[in-house]
Amino acid sequence: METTATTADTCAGPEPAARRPDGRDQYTISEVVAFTGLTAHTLRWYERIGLMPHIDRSHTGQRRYTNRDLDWLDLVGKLRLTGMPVAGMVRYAEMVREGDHTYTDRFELLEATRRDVRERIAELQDTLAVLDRKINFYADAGRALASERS
Amino acid sequence: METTATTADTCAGPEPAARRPDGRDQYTISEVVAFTGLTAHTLRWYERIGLMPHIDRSHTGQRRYTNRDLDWLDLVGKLRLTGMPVAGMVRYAEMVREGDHTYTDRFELLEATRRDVRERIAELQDTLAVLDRKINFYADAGRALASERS
DNA sequence: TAAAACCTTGGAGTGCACTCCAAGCAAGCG
DNA sequence: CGCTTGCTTGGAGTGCACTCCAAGGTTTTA
Repeated sequence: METTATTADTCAGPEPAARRPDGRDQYTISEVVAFTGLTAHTLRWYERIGLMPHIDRSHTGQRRYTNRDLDWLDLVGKLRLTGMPVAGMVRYAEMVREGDHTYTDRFELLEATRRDVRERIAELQDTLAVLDRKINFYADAGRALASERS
Repeated sequence: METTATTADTCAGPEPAARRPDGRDQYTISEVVAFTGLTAHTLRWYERIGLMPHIDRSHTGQRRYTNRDLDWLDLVGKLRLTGMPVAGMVRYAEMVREGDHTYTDRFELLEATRRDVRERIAELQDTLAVLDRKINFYADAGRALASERS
């Protein structure tokens, strides 16, 4: 059976399965699934679309991820929840592969992303204010109904 | 030609097209497009899926939106950018239509949404920190390259 | 050594939120 | 009155980000 994302990680299992030290950092795809919460499908898909660096293989062709790959996936995860489209992350990954001459471009992409994130936080705080007002309204209405009944 | 969303609203046009006072608040679909930034397609689609209250019609069957409808669309817009799925908003809309006995359910839905928003803000602030660190790294690298060249 | 669990591939399928289309009425202007 | 622009409908199409499948090879556990 293909390993699917165990999202409902009820109450901290036995161990968070710690990373191994650099040098002996060879993780199977299902270990990476456990680390990242992504599915194996998604990890393979990320590779197909060029979002991952080259991933090592065992002598029989199975993927062996490193700590560096895990770090990259952490960054991808963060960028993903900023709403950055996958295509943008692929562009960044390509620039990383292309080498040092892309430094300024990468810098600019990251700064643009930072601006977006700041903006999104502001929007959400705005929404939070609206929500608070509405929730207070409902709380008042609830109290009014309660006192009416008493 | 069907009116499409004028997203690139270059530098504040002539007037933000103010709302009319209650009583003479009858907006055509294209006016609502101008107010909300949604497309006419999307407004009609919202109606089909039950996300809107009943919308008045002119004697020939064209939609006539009110200030109240505009307020509702504002709320929908806010909820939309919290990442709330449309289905959740439809559920909320249904509860509003069902009347007063859904007050507590609505209250709970709003509170759950508020929790989500708070969480999302926290995640984004986390991401912002990562971004700041990376941006500083690139800035330092840039400076190093510059001084190397000098 | 045999069963069970895990990993491989390309390509097809899914769910969401729109997005567009064609054909035909409706409205405002000279 | 005719012309242009706007609004109507149901249903089909799009783009994104996965998500799953079948068939078969690999690794681990008993």
